[in-house]
Amino acid sequence: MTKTKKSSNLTLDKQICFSLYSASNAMGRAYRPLLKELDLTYLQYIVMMVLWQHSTMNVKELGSKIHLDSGTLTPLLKRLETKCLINRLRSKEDERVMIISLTVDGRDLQHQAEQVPNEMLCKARMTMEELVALKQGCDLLLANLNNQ
Amino acid sequence: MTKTKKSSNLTLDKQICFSLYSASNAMGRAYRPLLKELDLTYLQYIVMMVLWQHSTMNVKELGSKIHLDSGTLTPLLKRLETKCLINRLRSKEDERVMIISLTVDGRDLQHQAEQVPNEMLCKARMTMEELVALKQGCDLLLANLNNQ
DNA sequence: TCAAGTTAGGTTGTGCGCAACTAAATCGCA
DNA sequence: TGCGATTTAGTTGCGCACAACCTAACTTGA
Repeated sequence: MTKTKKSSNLTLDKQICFSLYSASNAMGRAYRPLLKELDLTYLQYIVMMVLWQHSTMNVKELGSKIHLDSGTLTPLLKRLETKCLINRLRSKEDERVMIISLTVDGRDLQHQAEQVPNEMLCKARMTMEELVALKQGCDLLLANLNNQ
Repeated sequence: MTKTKKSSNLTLDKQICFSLYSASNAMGRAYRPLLKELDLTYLQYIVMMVLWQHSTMNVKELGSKIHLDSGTLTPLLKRLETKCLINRLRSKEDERVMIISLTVDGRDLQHQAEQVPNEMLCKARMTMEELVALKQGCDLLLANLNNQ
């Protein structure tokens, strides 16, 4: 057995998290020109997607679904309200709860967004197997980091 | 063959990019308490890591290495300078170039950071195979998105 | 040699993410 | 029933990311 010098762990090319971080940034940049057509940011697009599925949600439910808190969501939801894509309304049963629902404009925007996922798939230039493996890796890491 | 209704692509659970985005955010949250000990943000830690490897770099080289531009880096480098971790100095040969180098304090900080990668590995609770696969997927996506 | 073009870094403004905090409504139990 | 604890959203402040823009320094070629 040959003696080998142990090299530092503090090198950029070994950092899994830096790859994740850079890929996430690149993903955001790739979405930007597509979402500019809809006048949405990436996070706004995600929130709209949740509402296209569920129509009505309160801030807490929305936040737990997308792993963000009111500090991020409240200003974002106000911007979506300003664009007339959503309504914000206090619950009658519990005045603490803010109920978010789609406007007609917000619902209509879904049709314009229909092709966005396919356009992103083209940009990614990866096979379905590679993409599924990447998604599973991310979901596992997310679950592990959130449970401690 | 049975006729099946094609469901929308616009559902959150199908979004590979959303998994990537959420995992990247969770990663940042997991680093925060570890890096608080060093009084660094995650991006500041990344920049310091590059400098621990290379000692001296200009803004353009640094930016191409970590895929960020001067709009992000200039304010960040000024904050690192304020903390006395780096020096910023104009090149004599080309006055446009800003040369970044480590101070003694900046160099010393490396010892304090030595355990951070291992602590993150513990938090991730994933096998080396899973982590390597995740890194390769991210690197492939990043390369594909950057080359178009 | 000097004007046009290119390059490096900086500035400004917007929108996240998040911690730390606040206010108000509701809950639970003594 | 009343009051302390909890829950829900909102606010404030900081540090990214990024687009769009700016300035000064350097390069190039007619």
